[in-house]
Amino acid sequence: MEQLLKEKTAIIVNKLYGTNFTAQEITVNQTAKEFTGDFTVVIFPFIKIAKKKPEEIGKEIGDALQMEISEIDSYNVVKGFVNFKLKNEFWNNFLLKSSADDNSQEAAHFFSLPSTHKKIMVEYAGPNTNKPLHLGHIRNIFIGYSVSEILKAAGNEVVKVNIYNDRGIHICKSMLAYQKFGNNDTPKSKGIKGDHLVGDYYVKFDQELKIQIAGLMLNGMSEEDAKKNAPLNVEVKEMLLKWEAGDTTVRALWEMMNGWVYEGFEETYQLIGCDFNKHYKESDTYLLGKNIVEEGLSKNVFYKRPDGAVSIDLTADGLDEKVLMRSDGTSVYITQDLGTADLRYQDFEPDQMIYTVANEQDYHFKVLKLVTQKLGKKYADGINHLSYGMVDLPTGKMKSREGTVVDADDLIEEMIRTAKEQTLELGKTENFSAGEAEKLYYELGMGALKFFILKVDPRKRMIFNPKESIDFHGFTGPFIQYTYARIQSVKRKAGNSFKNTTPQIAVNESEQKLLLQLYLYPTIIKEAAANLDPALLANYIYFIAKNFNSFYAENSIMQAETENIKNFRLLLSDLTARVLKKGMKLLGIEVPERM
RNA sequence: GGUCCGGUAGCUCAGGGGAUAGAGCAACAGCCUUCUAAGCUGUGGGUCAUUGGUUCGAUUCCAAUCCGGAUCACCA
Repeated sequence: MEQLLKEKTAIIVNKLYGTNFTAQEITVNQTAKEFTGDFTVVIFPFIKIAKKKPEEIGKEIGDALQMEISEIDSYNVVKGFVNFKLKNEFWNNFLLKSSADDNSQEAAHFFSLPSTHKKIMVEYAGPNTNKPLHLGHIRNIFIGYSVSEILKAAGNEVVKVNIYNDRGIHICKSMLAYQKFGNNDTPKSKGIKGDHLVGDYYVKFDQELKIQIAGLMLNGMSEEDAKKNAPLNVEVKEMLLKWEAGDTTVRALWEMMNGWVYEGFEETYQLIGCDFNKHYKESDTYLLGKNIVEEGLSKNVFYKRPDGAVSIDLTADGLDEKVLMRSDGTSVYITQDLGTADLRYQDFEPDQMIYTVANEQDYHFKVLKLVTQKLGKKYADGINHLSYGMVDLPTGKMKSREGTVVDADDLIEEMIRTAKEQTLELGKTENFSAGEAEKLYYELGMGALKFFILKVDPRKRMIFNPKESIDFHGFTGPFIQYTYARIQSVKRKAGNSFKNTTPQIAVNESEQKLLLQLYLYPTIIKEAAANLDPALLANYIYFIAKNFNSFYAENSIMQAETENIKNFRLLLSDLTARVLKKGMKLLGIEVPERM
């Protein structure tokens, strides 16, 4: 309807005033709440050309549009705004159509958009295999998963992939510390998750190293020399060389410890409720980039420095020179990503590759895209960095060495525990079975956490206060879950047998507001997909729930004045519930039938 | 220093050329013999960092300045 208003307005204005507006240049808003109407056409831009008063122009356009669009009931002009009210018939029809079965064509069209025939790959998570997941990964995973689901709902085929940073000096650190201090402990023998066990040794390495460095400095060595000569640093470099040479003992240790980590990660993924079509590992792909280095050299896009390192000059593009292969012939980070991108394109041939990676790597992805473009790669233009802001604590940035990292498993456990406490306090689960209750606490805890993080624009950095950030009231996941459960309760009381046909009835203000909001669902999905922004959807869902609760407080559904109105309200409530459920699902949040 | 991102209520965040700038939390005042009060209604709270510019109209766009962050490795 907004599009229709734009198109018709452009035609009318052009005919009336001899202008040349396109539909895109016409502004159509939702009517502000203090005025009567559903949609508003802004006519300020025409004043100058038409050389008439806004009121006159408004009347001319209003009359003409009313002739053109049969759904328009009435309009009013306030200053430079023409507010259009649509006919009850239009809203009734909308409600009926979208209330059809999920399988029906109309409902399917409403809840998921037509296919774009595009395949989009989304990379997210991307953890290192030397420590457990933390709050930063949580934001990454929530965003990556939700963006994937939104893209699907917007008609795209989506491939979710993960990348494991599973090799390198940092991985060797936890391995070496384990070898030295591990006493053959296993996750089983210690009774902790594998990723946590490995993470403990990563910390242990750093602690022991500090002691060694301090000792050497006490003996008069400079800090720089002490770092270089500390036995642990020397040994860890040796270990990396052994790993690269395929040393069987080192590889076996690596396999074992990474295996523990993967098991631990899987457990966390399940808890979070995310999934992947494929996991890539850097140990499999870090050598692939070398072919690309060759290719770049032969195309004269790269050049060899006197010392043998391969480099590309990006100064003309406002960046710097970038080394792509070390003088000793080994790859750097960017080289691996070049190789991985190539491999992924061979695997899936996606039209777009979206990388969910924090904004501290903006520069890296600029380089990646530029280099692939200069190489003339087919997939180059489809490379898209979904650059999200870092999560800060009230005390500032999270730092693993200072122990200020919020662990993902701990945080989730804490969330569920809090959800349980609050629910018990309200006595909401008195007639729940134990299993049902546990499921509810989980859904509420995760819902609160996910919603808290996803309601913020991904691009912005956000502050997370573990003690205060999580609430179950107001603009939160549980508020929406509660609204959904309320509706389900009413539907149960109505016997779930309300009729899917309803006579034309006049809608009151709160019903009207809700209908208009619901009507916008497909538009919001489209926008969220285009902007890769779950926050748009989260905000939208919140307003739906808020509007419903106002409606619910002002009107009785079961005791409505007539059967027709009761039926209408049940349909309206049901559609609200379905929008809430589908929308929340796209954020990765489940909604309970009772709470 | 170069480049990029941000600065909106006490706090956490929406709004990104249009009407009197919005939510939640916190504070205060009301609403449960009636469909779930994790709810609803209301009150107070703002120099939209600053200064210029573009425009019929700027919190929104542009420039400069100030403040905060990121980045500019033969680290990942």
